[in-house]
Amino acid sequence: MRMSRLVGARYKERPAEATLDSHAYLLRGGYARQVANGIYSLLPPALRVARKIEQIIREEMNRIGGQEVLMPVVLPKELWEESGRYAAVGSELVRFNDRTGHGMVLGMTHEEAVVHLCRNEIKSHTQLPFMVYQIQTKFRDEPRSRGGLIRVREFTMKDAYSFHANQADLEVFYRECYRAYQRIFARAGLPQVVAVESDTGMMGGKVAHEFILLTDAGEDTIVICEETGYMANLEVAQGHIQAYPEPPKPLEKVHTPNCSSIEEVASFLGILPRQTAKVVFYDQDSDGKLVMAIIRGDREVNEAKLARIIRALPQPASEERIRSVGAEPGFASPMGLDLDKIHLVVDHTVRESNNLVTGANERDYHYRNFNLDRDVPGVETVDIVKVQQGDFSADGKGVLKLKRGIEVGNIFQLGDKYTRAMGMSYTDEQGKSCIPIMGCYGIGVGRLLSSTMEVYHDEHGPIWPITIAPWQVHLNAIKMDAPGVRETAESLYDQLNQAGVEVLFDDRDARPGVQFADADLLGIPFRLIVSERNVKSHVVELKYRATGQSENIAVDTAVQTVKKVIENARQSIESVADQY
RNA sequence: CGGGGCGUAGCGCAGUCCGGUUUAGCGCGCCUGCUUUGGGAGCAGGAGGUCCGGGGUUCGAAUCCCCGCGCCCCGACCA
Repeated sequence: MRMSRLVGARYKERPAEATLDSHAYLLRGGYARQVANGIYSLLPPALRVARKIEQIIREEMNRIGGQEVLMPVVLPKELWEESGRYAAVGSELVRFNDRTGHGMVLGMTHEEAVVHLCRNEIKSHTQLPFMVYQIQTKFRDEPRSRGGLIRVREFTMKDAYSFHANQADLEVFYRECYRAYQRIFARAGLPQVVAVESDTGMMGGKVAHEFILLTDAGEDTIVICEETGYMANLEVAQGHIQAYPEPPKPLEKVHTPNCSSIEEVASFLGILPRQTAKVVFYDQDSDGKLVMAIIRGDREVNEAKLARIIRALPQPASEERIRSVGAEPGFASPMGLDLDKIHLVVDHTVRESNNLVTGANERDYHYRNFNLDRDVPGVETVDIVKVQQGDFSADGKGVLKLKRGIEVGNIFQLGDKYTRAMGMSYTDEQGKSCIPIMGCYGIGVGRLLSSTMEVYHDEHGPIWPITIAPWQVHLNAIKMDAPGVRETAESLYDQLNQAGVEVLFDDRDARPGVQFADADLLGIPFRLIVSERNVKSHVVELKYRATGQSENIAVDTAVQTVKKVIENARQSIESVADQY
């Protein structure tokens, strides 16, 4: 490719809307242009990176037996009604009518489509297991996109779906896919991507992992224990919360005027927040009951954990709703309430504490010395606590740290949610009709591209790993009209192309500074610089984007040298992947 | 959906409070010419604007008022 012909301007100045470095370079380097909120066009450099990422994904999916298919972006609403998600999913699912008034949706994920595809093709246990995948455009009408390609409404995703006769078989394949993912990220130059335990959300199923690239630019919070190797998304992370047991004391009602928050009560009574029990109301559980969540006063409720227990999205309850069960907002506790009317969810930290201060369900009054097992006997406690930096790991052997990360992939064990709802079945060895179980496995291509930029850049631009770089070599001709420069550069360009090296040739008559700055923005790992002084001494300069180091190599053997350097770089990345 | 910020040339911005010397300006970029050529050159000339849109106030609106729209950030949400 000749740079004089390359579509896409590069800017010297950082675009105002970019807060992330990767977003700024995406625009400055001529990689992508925004069309609307969360909707982008890709220019050649970005598309080339995306294609390389896709190819790595393809190779690794094929290696574990995946078969590539292509399903439609536009799907009839009936499919989503079959699974129940037409009603369950909110406005992220784009719904519209075709010209005949028939309801359609834009596919945001393809469980329905893949079951539709496979239920007519798979009839026998002999055909199981199998996995199909596609690399395709998804549209999710996100309430809030951000950070360039990190979080967008339209994006390219690899989504894979596996079908199995039983859970054990799914688990075997799940491990294989897990390994394939580790290989994919390593081959893309990001071996630091880690798998963490994650929430299954509304996907259903029990086991799920997210593949996370740790970076402050990320929007997920990851809990890590270096001592034990534990890693989990904050949404599901468990910890061991330090308890402070003491002998129970008699219950005592105290006047606490205008103390409706934990901070006010604690400071009024001269105690610590952890010596209180905090009550948080949510409207409502899956049966429509008011939810009363109780946690130690110094702690926050983890609403993702709570959502799984109440099987509904926790929404704050109104004061009227709280009063309707006899509780007093700001002074609430389960004491004296009809527990059949509410869904009581008590965290373990409350059972493990003694003599807590809690509400008296009467304005301006609290109880001292609340002890769960004595005062509200028979309550089962659960884990709804949001872990914090510094908590012990669940096994007590280490300390938890919180870090930010970007979710670049995920894998789920789905179970039979979709196959059962959509009537997919096969005949087993005994001639009995059975429902297959599924796994699903996603990777966001554009997000991976952006994330790579986010972790591999300097103050001049991105630094691409050789395996996904838009081109392998950036060829600069300094002062084209000087004796021998054009001839040498053109000759190298031809030789490199003939040798199968992907080369971007800066054939513009631009000043060196301009050429080098543009080259930095394109982030190609190896640079060849042809100039008058180099030509005179029959050398060409080979410069490394990552380190800035350079060496002069002989023009005559430059192509072989470059091929070797590329191959070495590729090998060193692949060898990391081969450890998985 | 809640909170905050912003919208003036391809990009970065000034002008907006306090309406009229602004014919809407500056830097970068772009075009032409000459010079220059190892880290974003110099000189000269030039092109490029629905000042986000629609109403209104006024002799006069980028500027004031009303109603929209869009973008960014934080939060909620994220199948």
